[in-house]
Amino acid sequence: MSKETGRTLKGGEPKQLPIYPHKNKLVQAVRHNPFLIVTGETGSGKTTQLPQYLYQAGYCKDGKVGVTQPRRVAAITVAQRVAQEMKCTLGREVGYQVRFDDCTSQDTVVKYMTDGCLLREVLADPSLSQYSVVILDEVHERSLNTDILLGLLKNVFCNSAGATKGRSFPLKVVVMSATLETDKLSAFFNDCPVFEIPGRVFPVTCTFGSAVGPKDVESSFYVKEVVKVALDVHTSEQAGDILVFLTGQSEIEHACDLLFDKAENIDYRYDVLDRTVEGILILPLYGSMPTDQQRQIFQPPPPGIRKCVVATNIAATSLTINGIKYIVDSGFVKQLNHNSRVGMDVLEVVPISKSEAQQRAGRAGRTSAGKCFRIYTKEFWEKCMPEYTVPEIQRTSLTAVILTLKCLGVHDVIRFPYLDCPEERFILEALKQLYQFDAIDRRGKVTKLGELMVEFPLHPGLTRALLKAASLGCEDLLLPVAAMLSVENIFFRPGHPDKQKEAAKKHRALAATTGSMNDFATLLSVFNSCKSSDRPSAWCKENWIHWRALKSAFSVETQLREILLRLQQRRDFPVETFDGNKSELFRRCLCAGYFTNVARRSVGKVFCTMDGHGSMVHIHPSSSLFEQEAEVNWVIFHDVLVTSKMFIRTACPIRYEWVKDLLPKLHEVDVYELSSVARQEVTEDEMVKWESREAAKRQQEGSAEDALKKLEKRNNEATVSDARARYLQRKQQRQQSKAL
DNA sequence: GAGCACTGC
Repeated sequence: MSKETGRTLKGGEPKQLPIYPHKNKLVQAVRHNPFLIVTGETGSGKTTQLPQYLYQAGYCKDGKVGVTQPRRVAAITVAQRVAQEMKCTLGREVGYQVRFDDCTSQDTVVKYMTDGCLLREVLADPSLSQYSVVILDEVHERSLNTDILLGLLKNVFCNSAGATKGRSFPLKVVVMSATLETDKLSAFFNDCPVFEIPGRVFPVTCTFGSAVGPKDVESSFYVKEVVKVALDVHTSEQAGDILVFLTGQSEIEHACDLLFDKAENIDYRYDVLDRTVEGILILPLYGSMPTDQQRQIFQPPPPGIRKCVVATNIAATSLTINGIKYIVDSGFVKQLNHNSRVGMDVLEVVPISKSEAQQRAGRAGRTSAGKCFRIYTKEFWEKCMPEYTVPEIQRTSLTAVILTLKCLGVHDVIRFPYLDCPEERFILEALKQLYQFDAIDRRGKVTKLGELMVEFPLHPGLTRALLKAASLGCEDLLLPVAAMLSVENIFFRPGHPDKQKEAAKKHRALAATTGSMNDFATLLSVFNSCKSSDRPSAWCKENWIHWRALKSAFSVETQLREILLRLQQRRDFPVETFDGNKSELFRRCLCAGYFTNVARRSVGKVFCTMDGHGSMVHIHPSSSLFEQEAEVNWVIFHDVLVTSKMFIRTACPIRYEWVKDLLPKLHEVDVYELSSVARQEVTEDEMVKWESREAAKRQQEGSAEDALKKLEKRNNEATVSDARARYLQRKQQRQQSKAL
């Protein structure tokens, strides 16, 4: 790379990028429209060039040009690249901001950031008065934060009384996306113009398989199939690396084992078509893999060796591997879906969408023409795969997002301009939870507590527990726990069965040191033990803990502590006192945030949730409660995982008395009231009527415990969750196919 | 007696 000119950059000189001929027209389009949509595939140069064009056109005189990305690495690397092109020091005129890393200064006029960072900025300054242009990039990915920003930015213009005040000059909004659903985006922004830039990608030819049809959803079946196809590609195609898409760690390790076994028997003198290929290098790739192992993926293979990477969806957007010429697509992905019927999140394997399949195929055409082998049939494509992936906002718990909107003064959260509306019951469920946490009142207004809660980048329940602890002066118990629960899983699970046993043994020993069969206490103990250790990374290795995850828990804890310290300066920060032992204090704080996640022993080893859904759940075997559960009748838990059963993980025993007064709150809100609250149409009259109706209901139901018993009885008779039903259906299919 | 995709503040 030539330092004098800064021109010979990876990916081509700026003047040779497809966007360059459109420079003047683009700047004009921004000048004449409050909203503009710019589409173009990867490689058009829109992310790096447009902000520079706007800078040259004088858009940085009154304010900044802000560009959002859904991911941290993207924000950082693009900023580095643009700083280089503009020949300035990163952090001066061109900078970036992501969580834990603010590389901007007074001079920064072109700012790259994650969409979450911009959302936090909106919270502090709703009119975005520092910006002259806001560019939302990668909008087609439809991240939760991007979708919220879309609605907020639309509001800036449509509510003249709203956020436009406080601005001395108009804000420009540019939305950048791959060529998908651009009509919908344009319609959303009052039929604004769409600017199309041709991309610069190579053609990828796709073929369908003959084996995996609509009924072949069993993992071991499609794993075998991708292995077969990958070996076929290896022996019969020209040189070039292979990328295989599967859904998770265990599948990937299984596939790699199979590939390795079969590849050993290939005779490269006769069996391989392209004689320059003399071997295959098989590499797994998934998010929880140690970073140094991940790094191997990016190294070019030795001469004559073909690289075959077997990866999760992480290789679809987050990581780009050079030299990939062939894709083998299983057609499945593991996705976290929120099920509002049972009020919990479900991790399940589902078919990918057609647009996601095209995205996967595109990974073969980055440097030359490529081929994509889909193992599923055309019928599977047509019958099982939706056109587009359901956007995150429609399949995720909205509790935190709704609180954010409320704090931004968006009271009517149902009629907020969503590009795709979440189901009303998702919104109502979020409102109900916020009401239960005392974050909003019966009129839907944010409470003082809610204003404190929105400051924390955490799930509201966890924030509630943390604030309770802070008011009791024992935040040191909850800060580490909140941090540990908001980073990726810290317990390392190795691939080999022997090692798995060893790891499980160590993890059980860690739990035993607390002597309390409380999984939250185990997290606290791991955090503190590691932090006070002389060699923390060695300590992690020894105890089969993910050092990377724990390190990020350390930074999260620091950040949470800073936020808390700032809020405790406020005069109205709540203060309470408590007499009792430490273990009870700890668990009482947890109850304040997790009383929506209470379960009671029902029959034998089965527990029944007390959240109004009454789902039947099991203690996960990784929990310290698993073996001693006979002594325990009431528990609170952090989350539910639906696999072979509905499992609750990270749990601890509690006393009924601690939640007795909170539980009725779970049942006192009805949907009628909630939808009125959502629209803020509740009149005093309606409120009085509602109150008396509720009072009558309470009288009828008798004590809280009676009501719960009734609820439990009803649930024992009926409810089976959607996810459970799907699982049973799948199991049945599997048994049928085995019988045949 | 089971087994957890990927982001982000």
